[in-house]
Amino acid sequence: MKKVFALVDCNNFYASCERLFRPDLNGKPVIVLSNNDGCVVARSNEAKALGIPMGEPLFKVKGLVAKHKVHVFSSNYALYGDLSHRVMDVLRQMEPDVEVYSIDEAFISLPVTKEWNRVKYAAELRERIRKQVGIPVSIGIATTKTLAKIANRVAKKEAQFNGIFDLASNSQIDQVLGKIEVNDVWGIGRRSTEKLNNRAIYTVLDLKRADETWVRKHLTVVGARTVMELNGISCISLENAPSCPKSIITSRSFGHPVTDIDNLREAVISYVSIAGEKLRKQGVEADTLSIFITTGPFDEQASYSNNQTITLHQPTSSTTELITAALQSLKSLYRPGYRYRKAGVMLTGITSHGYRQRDVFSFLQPTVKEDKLLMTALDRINSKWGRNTIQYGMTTAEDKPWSMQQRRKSPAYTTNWQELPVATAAG
DNA sequence: TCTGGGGTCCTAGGACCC
DNA sequence: TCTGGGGTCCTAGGACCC
Repeated sequence: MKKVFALVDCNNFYASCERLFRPDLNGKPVIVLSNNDGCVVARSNEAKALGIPMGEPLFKVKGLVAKHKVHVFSSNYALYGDLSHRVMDVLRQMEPDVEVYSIDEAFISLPVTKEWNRVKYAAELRERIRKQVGIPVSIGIATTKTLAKIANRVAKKEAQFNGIFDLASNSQIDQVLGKIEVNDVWGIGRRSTEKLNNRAIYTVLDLKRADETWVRKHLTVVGARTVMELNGISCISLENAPSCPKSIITSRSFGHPVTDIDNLREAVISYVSIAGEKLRKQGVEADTLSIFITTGPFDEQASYSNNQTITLHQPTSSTTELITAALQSLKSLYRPGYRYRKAGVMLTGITSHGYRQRDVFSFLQPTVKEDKLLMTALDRINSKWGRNTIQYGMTTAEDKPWSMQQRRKSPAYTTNWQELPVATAAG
């Protein structure tokens, strides 16, 4: 049977998550901040209406926040991740083919039936998610993923459609596309918009009708594919099988600048530990590790950034091995006299466990086996009692300069027994 | 005082080989 | 006096996404 795509996208996801446990905030402006309480990464509709831009540094909207009593939250990824899983589970209960595209979006494929049935079905999906999880979603339906993205945008913006918009059998499709700016197309960013505008291509409809050779030349095959998708030719298929990641990155800006190598070392150890945990969680190993340290882009002081890539002897998922390599690297990267603001680690050369042929002697080394047991125990304890219950070589000092600033964090309502919401009887 | 983090894909250009 | 061409692999950087 022929299928169409539907894109299910949670509305203002992080803000909606925060509100779920604070019904008193319904109808009020809410924003959620990036790590270190730096930038605005999510806004409720009321906050959008106040003109708070996406990605704006908090200090630039302090005035608006104070004036309109905007409720501000630090990001709480444990909460958002858990609610995301719940949304995806509801989708999987109803549909076999679900591609989780990001924390707040999923593509699904629906059989082609009469349009009325599709919209009715989508409405039921939406209602189930609202009832079972409590998060509002919008659903866009179309014959390609790129068009489904556009349909979703219409569903979200135009209240009369009740969160669902179907472009799949819409005879007015060109009229819809003619009203949307080309920079709103999935895959068309700032640079491409500039090029397109210079060629008098302003709307999605203009792009749909653009000359293919020109697009191929100036926007590469990626752009050419987008144009085909706008013309209803599906080039991007549904990826519903989880695949091996190509890279795993853990990096953080520091809460305060760091100048000494001891604090840098602790930060790197902590990031490598997280990266190692991610490897083991997905059952994969990495054979290459890169680390970087850098001063900030907004700092007046002298800037310095450097990175180093190390090829490991064996693919590994052992935090012990990764830390050994990373610390060696850090020693050669570090230069005294700078105010460091960020560090990170990247793991590449990732293969699923046991895929790569191992060094014949590795099995004879007692450390490999012992390390495996150690990692298993470590992960089990940290998953039960919270991520930093057992850590590598860390001082127990309070307020380390590199640790994240999160002054307005909501409780981990759904993932931590200590922070469960309490229901009290009225009166 | 205060500016996030984690990914993917594509291309150009250099190194290297025959 | 003469100084090719083609293929592959790797990496850095650009662009984009959420």
